[in-house]
Amino acid sequence: MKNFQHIPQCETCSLENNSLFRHLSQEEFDHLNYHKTCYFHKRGEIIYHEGSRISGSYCINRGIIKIYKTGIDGKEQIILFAKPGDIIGYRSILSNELACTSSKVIEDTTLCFIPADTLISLVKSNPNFSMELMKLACKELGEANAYITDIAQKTVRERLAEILIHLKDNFGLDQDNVLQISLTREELANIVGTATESVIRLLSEFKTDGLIDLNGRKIKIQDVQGLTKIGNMFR
Amino acid sequence: MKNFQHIPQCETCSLENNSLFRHLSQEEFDHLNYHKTCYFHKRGEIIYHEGSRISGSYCINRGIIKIYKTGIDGKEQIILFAKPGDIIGYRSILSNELACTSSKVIEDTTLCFIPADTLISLVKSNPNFSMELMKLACKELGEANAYITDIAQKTVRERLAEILIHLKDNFGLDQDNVLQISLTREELANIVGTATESVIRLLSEFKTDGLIDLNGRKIKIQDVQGLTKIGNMFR
DNA sequence: CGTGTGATTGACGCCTGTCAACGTCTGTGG
DNA sequence: CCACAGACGTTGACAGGCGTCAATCACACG
Repeated sequence: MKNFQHIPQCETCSLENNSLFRHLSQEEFDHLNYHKTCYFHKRGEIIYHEGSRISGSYCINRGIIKIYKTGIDGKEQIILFAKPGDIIGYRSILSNELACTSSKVIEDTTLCFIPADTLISLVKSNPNFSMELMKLACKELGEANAYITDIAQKTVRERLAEILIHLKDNFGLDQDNVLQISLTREELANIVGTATESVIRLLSEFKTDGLIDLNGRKIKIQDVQGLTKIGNMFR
Repeated sequence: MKNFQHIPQCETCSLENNSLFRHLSQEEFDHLNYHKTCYFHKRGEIIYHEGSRISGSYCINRGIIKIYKTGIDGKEQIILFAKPGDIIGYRSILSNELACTSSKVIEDTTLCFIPADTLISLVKSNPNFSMELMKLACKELGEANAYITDIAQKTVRERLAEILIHLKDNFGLDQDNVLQISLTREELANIVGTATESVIRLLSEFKTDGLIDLNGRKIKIQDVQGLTKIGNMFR
């Protein structure tokens, strides 16, 4: 699983990917580089399981990972996606709890494992880093609260439109306005919190209405305004 | 609004209510006592509004406060309840954002306003406190993620049963097994994320099934097992 | 006693989940 | 190179959970 062809250096990676670590001192970078371990994972591989005790957190260098919880009947609920520069698993480390989510690779990924001790010593010794990490947790908390409200009050149709816009904002479009993240219909359903069939029907409605175009998993965003409106995303 | 009859001392309050501040040094307590301001609020009063910039956070000494977001058509979504010992508004202070929720008094409340500077200086100077605060944010984040999954996957019936159990766990029962928190039907609906009428119908179903008993806003929990089962709360 | 807020009940219908069948594509093994 | 299995996508039928609207009741308060 290790990949020795390309071991990213934290200094450059944190700058390129604008990660939390970008303000560390050279000494701290050295420490981090020394203690981290790099891995390569292909789509479908699991990084950690809900309910397991994890011994460190992970910093994504390349690729996309989905973070999800398993609900009734094993149905996944996708909580968020992690992309280069993001740190995952820090929640369980800081609060010293078992992992409350699982994480699985969506797009082939290079990531670095950071042992719990290393992360915690950074938190304790570097107030700025500690503050940044706290901000991150607070930001995620704010987003989670917003999503609770959405999912509790909006229809599936509204949520799907909203998710499409969010995906566009987070992962961007290619030159043909196609979403730069490729998800199965089931994964889309597991973000929105609905059945796969509902996603399929609504997507083809959106297509009929000229809001998007579909070609397999490629979703072309044609009318951002329209989707934003359907998603009730003003205010 | 100020109440000079009873100004709680942080030392004793934090111990009694088991708050985050319980591990401060005497010097820090002095600082906190000096800079805080105490207020008394009656049911229905608003502490802060979503979208406003708040200049500090609040520590609850007595009473109950609901934290909620306003969604479509002004419908409330209750995110959590704060009770004595809890700190609210810290998220906006730490991440330096506008308040992403509003908070309103459910039961007459005494609380202390802690200026942003005071809180932040504690965070920067006391790694233990900082760590505790981070744990708190992480804990709330874990709970929010769990609730996203619930609300996306469970039926209204299941969620209502679950909420009743949660309310029992958080606020306890009196000698007659009646919930120690008094909420309107609408507030219950705004936790569960449903219509008031649905809550009413389901509550009376639960009553018919002998799971609870109703007397106005008093909800008597008669069958914890049964509710837990309906709420799918094992695993 | 009028007014307002909250609680309750009934009618109605649509959104959405479930089930089932079938089509499509990809990779694998014979 | 073909057959097959398995994963994924699509479509239709159907029912029921739950939201919405409206009317009425209960109760507190000025």
